This record gives sequence, structure tokens and C-alpha cells, in this order.
Amino acid sequence: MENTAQNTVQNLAPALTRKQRELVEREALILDAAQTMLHQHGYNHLTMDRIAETVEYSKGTIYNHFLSKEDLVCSLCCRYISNLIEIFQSAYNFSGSTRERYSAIGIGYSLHHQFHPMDSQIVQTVKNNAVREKISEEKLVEMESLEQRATKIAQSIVQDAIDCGDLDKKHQDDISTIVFGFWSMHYGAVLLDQSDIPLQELGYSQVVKMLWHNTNIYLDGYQWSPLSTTSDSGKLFKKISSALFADNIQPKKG
Amino acid sequence: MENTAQNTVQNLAPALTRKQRELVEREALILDAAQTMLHQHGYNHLTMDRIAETVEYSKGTIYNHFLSKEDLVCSLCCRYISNLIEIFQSAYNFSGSTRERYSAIGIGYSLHHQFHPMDSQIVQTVKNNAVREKISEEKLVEMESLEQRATKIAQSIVQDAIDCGDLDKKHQDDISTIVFGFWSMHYGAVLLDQSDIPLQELGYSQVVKMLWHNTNIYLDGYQWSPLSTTSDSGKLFKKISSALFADNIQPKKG
DNA sequence: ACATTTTTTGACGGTTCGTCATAATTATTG
DNA sequence: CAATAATTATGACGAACCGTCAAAAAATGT
Repeated sequence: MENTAQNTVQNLAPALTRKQRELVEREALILDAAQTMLHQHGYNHLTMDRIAETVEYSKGTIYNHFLSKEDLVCSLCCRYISNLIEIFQSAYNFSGSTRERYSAIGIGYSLHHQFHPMDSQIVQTVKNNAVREKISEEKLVEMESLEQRATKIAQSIVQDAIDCGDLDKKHQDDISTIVFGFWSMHYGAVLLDQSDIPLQELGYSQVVKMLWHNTNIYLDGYQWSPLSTTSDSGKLFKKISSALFADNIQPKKG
Repeated sequence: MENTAQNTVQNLAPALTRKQRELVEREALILDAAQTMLHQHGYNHLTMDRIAETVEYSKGTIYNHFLSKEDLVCSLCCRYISNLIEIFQSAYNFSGSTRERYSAIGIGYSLHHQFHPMDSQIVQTVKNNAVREKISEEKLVEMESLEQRATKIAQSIVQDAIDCGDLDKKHQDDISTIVFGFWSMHYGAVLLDQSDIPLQELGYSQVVKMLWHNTNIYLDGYQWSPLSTTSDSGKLFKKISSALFADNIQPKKG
């Protein structure tokens, strides 16, 4: 239509009225408030009334943005997955072998959880069917689409590995399976970690470390070269993690 | 078969008064009612009032047995884990190589989930911190002790493998890690399966099959002999599953 | 300045949890 | 056996929370 309109100083986003922008802003405001509340007092303390009070809007207004409390929480979950996708993107672009790039996906996943355990819990909450049932169809679709994007990134690295010969051609039909196994292991480990179970007493410790070790074994099992036995995996872990989390690394002893 | 009318009230402990026996019986009655309700209408429909109505006792009486709704649900979870322990015991006693016995643990886990998906969901529910917070300390201790028993069974098979040379001695200090990785993968896979996510649309299908494949890869990665490449793993799966679930196998097409 | 549409509000109804005073039952004692 | 004490069962009740909706306020149009 009108190319190079005259006054377009603030019209970077082509079709967003002031109202729409306010709406988007307020939605973020609400989500931020909810997230903070979750961090500070946990899920059981998170109520619609309290959110409304915090953001100084009435409850009805909150319900103009989110169809239910669960919808709101699912939106938080979507934000979390979006962040994860960015990390996956970095992993995808990591300059190294396909095996290293795929490992970066795993490290990104577990460290992101490590850095944001409370947010990671939200994912678990949303996966629970009792909660899930109350989420609107649209939100679920939105979340699943995000999950698909994340999955696709992982799958394409596996495809790269097959194409360049790092992974045997016979696994061409197993790409879904490989990603599924990798994801299962990470998801399960993260859940076991976060559910406050005293893993130490179960004989466990240092979940991230164990997970890194096990994923190496797992990928070795697929003969995905270069095998972990031919390199210093401890060094690799550090290299990858600092590449992915250059910003928010705060070294911890352990 | 054994009649399932009222299960297993054996007076191993001689000193149980009639009153105590009634209490135990009623507790089972309540749990059965709750379980049935969960199966039929899901967690959101499960309320203390409805349970009370079903068993024809007042709500107060239910609260004499369980400190909270979450306590009650956790008790269901404990029953589930107890069943799992029995299966693990069978796996432990499976006559075959250590690798086969360990595989049997995994198969038992995933098939038990497959056969009782609703009960398996309860575990997920209980692991959620928002629920967990409301469970009494005693119940949590009870559950964790059961989980420890299950873990111990798996660990002792790994130990057997090291002792007999099926698994290299260098892994002596990794026993926890090996079990953790195995458990993570299964737990994660089962959760991804049960959370009603249309895995097909994500490019997934037949979770149990993929899990079996991936655990073989994983154990191959540890060089746990005999490697899956030297035997017919499909046949092995059938052999193990029919050994563990001789009773309740109901063949499904697929 | 007035009318119409859109948005906001918070009081309200509906559920559910967990409690507790009271009632019913059981045990004990004279 | 009767009276009393101890134990157990009951369901009405208060509290917390969700989601709704008629009415009020604000924004927009004429």
C-alpha cells in the first residue's frame, strides 16, 4: 500500500494501534507480576485476586487477557519455552562438530533449568493433566507449536550429523527416536531434580553432571562421532556452557 | 486367579485388634473408591465430599484417616510404587544375564505405566511441588522409603553386572549415575507419553518401543554385555514382558 | 454536548477444603 | 445393669479461591 508514508516515525510495527500496544504491555505486566509471585511464594500462593491487586487492575480485567488461571500459567510456560528456543538456536549455531552442537542442546536445556528452577517447575505444572484440562485450546496450540519448533531444531542437527557422516546412515529413520530419547532423559532428570526429592539420600547428587555423563554414554551408544572417549568432555562442557550462557554465568563451586 | 474381592488382609501381625483391622479395611475402602473415581472422572472431579458420599462415611471420618486430600492421593501413589516394587522384584529374579535382568526393570516400568496410565498419572501429580507441599511429612517419608527400595533393586543388579564382569569395573563408582540415567529416561518418556500431548504430531509414536530402543543404545554405550547388537532384542522384549506380566497380559494390536 | 460502544470494576454465586462443636457409639466402672 | 467416661463419627460452618456479570466508567463517535 502506501510505501514510505510521510510521518512513520513510530510506525515500526506497521499495524499496531496504541490500544493494542497497551494491551500487549499490560499482558506482560501481568505475566511479570505472576512470575515474581511464583518465584517468591510458590504456586499455591498465586491467586487471581493477588495478581489483580499487584498490578492494580481488577480481576475482571485480568480475565480479559486470560481465560483462566491455568491459561495465564500456560502463558508463562510459553515464555519459558521461547527462551529455551533461543538457547537451542545458539546451540544450533555453535561452531563445532554435529555432536558438539547436539550436546549443546542438552547442556542448554539442563543449565537453563538450573538457572531458572522456579520457571522450570511451571512446565511441569502445565504438563499435569489436571491443570492441562483447564487450559484453552488456543493456548495449548500455541505451546505445542513452540515445542515443535524446539524439537525441529534438535532434529535438524541429527539430520546434519547423518548427512555429514558423523552418524551412520542406518539411523535415518530413527531421528525422532534419537531426539525423543535425548529429550526423555533430560526431561526426566530435570523433573527428578526439581521435585525437591532429596536425591542425595537416594544416592544421587549433582544432577547436571550425571546427566552430562549419561548423555555422552547415550550418544556413544549411537556411535555418534567423535566419541566422548576421544576428547576431554569436561572441557567441552565448559566451552559449550560459556558459549551459550555468556551473559548470565555466575560460577558456582561444585 | 485370586479373588480380588477384598485384597490381602493377612494376619501376619498377630496383635491386631478388631478395631485396628476395621481401620485398615476402611482405609483400603476409601483408597479404592478414590482410585475408581480418578479412573472414571479424573483428578479434578475427585473431591473429599464425593469420596465420603461414595464410601458412606462422613467427611470427618475420611480426615481421620488422611490429613489432607493430598495425603490421600499420596497414599494411592504409594500403592502404585509398591506394585512397581513387586515387578522390580520379578525382574531381579528373572533368569538371564545381568543385562537382561536390568532390562527387565525398564520394561517392567514402562509396561506397568502402559497398563495403568491413570495410576501412573498420580505419581506425576504427587511429584508436583504445589501438591507435594500439602503432603504430611510422614507420608512423604513413607513414599521416599518405597522409592529407595525400588532404586536399591536396580542398583544391586548393576552391582551384580560389575561383579560378574558383564560391566567393566571402572564403572564401580558410577552405579548411581547409571541407575539415575536409566530412571530419568524412563520417567521422562512416561511423562511425555501420559501428558496427553499429541506426540504423533510432534513426530513421535509408540513410546514404549522407542524407549526400549533407546535404553538398548544407552546400555550399549556403557558396553554392558551382551550388547544388543549380538541378539534379537525384539524377541527379548517379548520374553521379558511375558515373564513379568504373565497374569495380566491382554494383547493389543499395534 | 450528547449518544453509543468499549472497557473496567468488584460484588456475588458456586466449589472445595479442612475444622470443630455436637451427637452417637463404645468402653469402663460401680 | 446402669451410669459414666472415652472414643469416634457427623455435617454445618468458615475460609479461600475461581470465574461471572450487571452496572459503572471511560473512550469513541456524531
